[in-house]
Amino acid sequence: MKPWQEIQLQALQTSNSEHLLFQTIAALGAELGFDYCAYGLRLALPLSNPKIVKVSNYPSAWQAQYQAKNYCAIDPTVKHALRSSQPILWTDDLFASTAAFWEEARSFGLRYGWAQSMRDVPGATGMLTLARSDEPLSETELAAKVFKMAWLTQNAHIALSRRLLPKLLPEADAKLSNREIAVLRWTADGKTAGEIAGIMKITERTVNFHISNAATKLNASNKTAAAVKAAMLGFL
Amino acid sequence: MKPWQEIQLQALQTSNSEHLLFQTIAALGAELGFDYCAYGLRLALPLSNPKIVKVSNYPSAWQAQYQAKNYCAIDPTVKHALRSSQPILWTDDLFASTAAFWEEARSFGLRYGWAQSMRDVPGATGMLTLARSDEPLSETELAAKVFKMAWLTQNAHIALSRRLLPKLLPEADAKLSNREIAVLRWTADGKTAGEIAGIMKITERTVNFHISNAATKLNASNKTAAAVKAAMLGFL
DNA sequence: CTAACAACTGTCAATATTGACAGTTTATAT
DNA sequence: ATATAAACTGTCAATATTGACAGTTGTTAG
Repeated sequence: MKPWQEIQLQALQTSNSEHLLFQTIAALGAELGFDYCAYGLRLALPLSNPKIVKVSNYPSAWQAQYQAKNYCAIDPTVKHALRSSQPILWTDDLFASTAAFWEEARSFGLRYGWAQSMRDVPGATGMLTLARSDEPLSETELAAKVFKMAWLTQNAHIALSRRLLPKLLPEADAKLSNREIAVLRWTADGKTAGEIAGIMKITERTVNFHISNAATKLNASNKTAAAVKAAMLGFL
Repeated sequence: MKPWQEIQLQALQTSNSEHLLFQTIAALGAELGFDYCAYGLRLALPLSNPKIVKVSNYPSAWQAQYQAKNYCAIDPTVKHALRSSQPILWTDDLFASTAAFWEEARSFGLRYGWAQSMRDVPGATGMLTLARSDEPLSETELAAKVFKMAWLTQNAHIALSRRLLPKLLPEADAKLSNREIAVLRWTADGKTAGEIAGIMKITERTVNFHISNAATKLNASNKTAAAVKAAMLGFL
């Protein structure tokens, strides 16, 4: 199985075009016997309206439909992916409460599928789906392929999220100073500016100064939003 | 390779003793040619003093030493694991700035090793380490084993973190009401109580009421801490 | 039917925050 | 040497928060 050893490190690590990257991942998926491959990335921020990007080689009519009807909101695989990193199989059971959606997907040839999610920076969840029209996914086949599928999920996510994240959320590469980080850490744990002043042996004014600078860098409108963003992006 | 197919779903999914679970994982590690296996879980909360648990079959003298000298704080594999889910090999390069630590580890037989981390609930990072004394880890060996190692990392983390998390952070299974969640979401995005009142068409008083109830459930001393905790634990 | 709970509202005082004003000091890199 | 950035401090007024008082209303499960 040459491609698995070769394609691996080459394209995934170096390429910086999402499209090329996705091609590589889809090719590895195809190698595993899946015609279709999809990757979705959901950034938890902003919490009241999380951002989502999708890349797939699904039939474009289905992609459009999925987008138009906002199927993301009801797709049970997405729901599962957001709670658990455990892989999930497309079964009638899974789609029990969303029969119409399931029917429609099948009508586009998306019949047998598998998905797994993964997170890196807290708040970024990626889901890899592998699917095909023809043949059911047997237990035996799965047992033989789980390892490569796990590996592919990991690497697809690591590679794709790295490119997609800064585009979706520019604050993700803000540069916070040490003091800003320290002050935000205490803030996130619920300390008031006055308490932090005591802990860090500086004035309350300085604490507020750092908080305010950090909030500006993070494009946050106050303390709370700054603390949440910093925490979710892994700065603390 | 019978064990890989058999042990898999059985013990990992059902067992609820951490120790038994870890035995299983270590056995799978051994099967892959590694005498030593270690799993560490770090909960980001509280941010100013993150909680860490370790389980391993390392020589107990080394475990004690590692704990006593708080090597967690300087261990380069830990540092790497917290930033990236990419696997990492123990190389001289990696330990360049922590030579004494590296020497000491080697003196306990921990010579050749590999580690990978993974996150699930935002803010929980698990790291699986596989190591041995005897034989260097060649590129060829790695290439052949990456898939199973990726799978093992995932499953070790999913299984172990599920048991360890509620113990470390009881708030992780707090039950927030729908309104509490909605209000916290807006709060986390930086809205003031007054603004949220406008958005949700309730009084400012009610907004503060929900926030305060949520803060109590989350054992948070104010709005900010409540928003951060709720966000990090995936409630929003 | 009724207990329990989520959701909702009111007021008031003490504390905390934010934003806008205007600086000094110290370390680091060119 | 000197620019740059981080770290630090001061004051004041407008807003926001928290905490403690004391309730009503609607839904749901036993």
